[in-house]
Amino acid sequence: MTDIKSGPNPLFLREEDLRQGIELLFYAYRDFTAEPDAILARIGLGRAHHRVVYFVGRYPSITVTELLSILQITKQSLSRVLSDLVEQEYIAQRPGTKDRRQRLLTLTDKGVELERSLSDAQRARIAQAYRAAGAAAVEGFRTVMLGIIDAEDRAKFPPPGKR
Amino acid sequence: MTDIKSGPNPLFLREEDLRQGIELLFYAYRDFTAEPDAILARIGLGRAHHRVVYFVGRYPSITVTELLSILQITKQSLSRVLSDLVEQEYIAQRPGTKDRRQRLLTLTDKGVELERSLSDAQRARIAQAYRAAGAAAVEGFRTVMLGIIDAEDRAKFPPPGKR
DNA sequence: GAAATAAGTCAACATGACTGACATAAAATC
DNA sequence: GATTTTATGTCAGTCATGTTGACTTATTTC
Repeated sequence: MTDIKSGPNPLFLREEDLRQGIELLFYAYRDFTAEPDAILARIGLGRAHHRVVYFVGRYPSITVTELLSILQITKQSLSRVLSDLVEQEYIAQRPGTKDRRQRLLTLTDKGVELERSLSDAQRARIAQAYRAAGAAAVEGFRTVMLGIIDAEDRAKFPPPGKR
Repeated sequence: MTDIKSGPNPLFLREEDLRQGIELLFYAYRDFTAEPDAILARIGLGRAHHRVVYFVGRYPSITVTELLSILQITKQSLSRVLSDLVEQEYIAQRPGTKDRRQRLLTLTDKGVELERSLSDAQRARIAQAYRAAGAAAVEGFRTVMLGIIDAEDRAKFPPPGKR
């Protein structure tokens, strides 16, 4: 609250600026999920299935415990969607070699195809937004989003130089 | 695929950059909603109530139809949460003066207080992220988020000069 | 050998979304 | 003035996704 500059100065944050931030997140997330949701509905699956397929694709051989810590839902909630996906052969399970209690999860070919079709709409949306905004804006976006995310998970997003 | 530069160049969008964008949205929204959800749970309300209280606070005297078009849910879904909020006197309804079919929605004092307590956590999170990121990053964030949001709703976010 | 961990299961429940059908009052149009 | 459209509300049923609590099994760690 000491140095007030002209233009949008985040050191002088008005009520209105913060409201706008809240709304940007609401509308962006709403529109970001609408397309995959529509595809999922056609094949009798839901957003929860998408999330599981997404993160299993992202981290092949992920364990159930790791997946739970990402999704932050209960084991019982995950169980339902995961067993759907295993039954319908989108996801394969195999025991861990070091720890045989673990069930390592991977996408089947069918799962890879599903993940792709679901995330394609999202990738296209991001790509278009990034292209329209330019490199500098993308870096700003990344920085602010990281600030919104709890510190524990920021390490999942290595800085540009390290990518 | 033609010009490869160093650093994050959104004209050369790698699979990995797009994935990161998807994940930034997932984690940010997850953490952004966690705190108000916890508060709501204590008073027996849910996220849907928060959204209604938020947008009635944002647009005093909003009509039901307008609210539906923002939330993009069905009338029946809104009806339940809205009647909870009216019964518990967080929201007041009064007929429109020009069109007496309309029920104009406003927050009661109790509703204003609820809205504030719910959104305070979110405002604090945004404020902290904005401060840490700096003015330029905030503008980049705004630009990318607008690109993600469907064009129809972008007019809700006037450019900095007009704010 | 005992304790902790990874995973799964059963049961019951809450929330928030949906569809479809129908009702009422008021406004707009023919 | 009669008809149609619009704004809102409601009843009934369903589904997806989350929750808690209690318990089991297999395996690893101490």
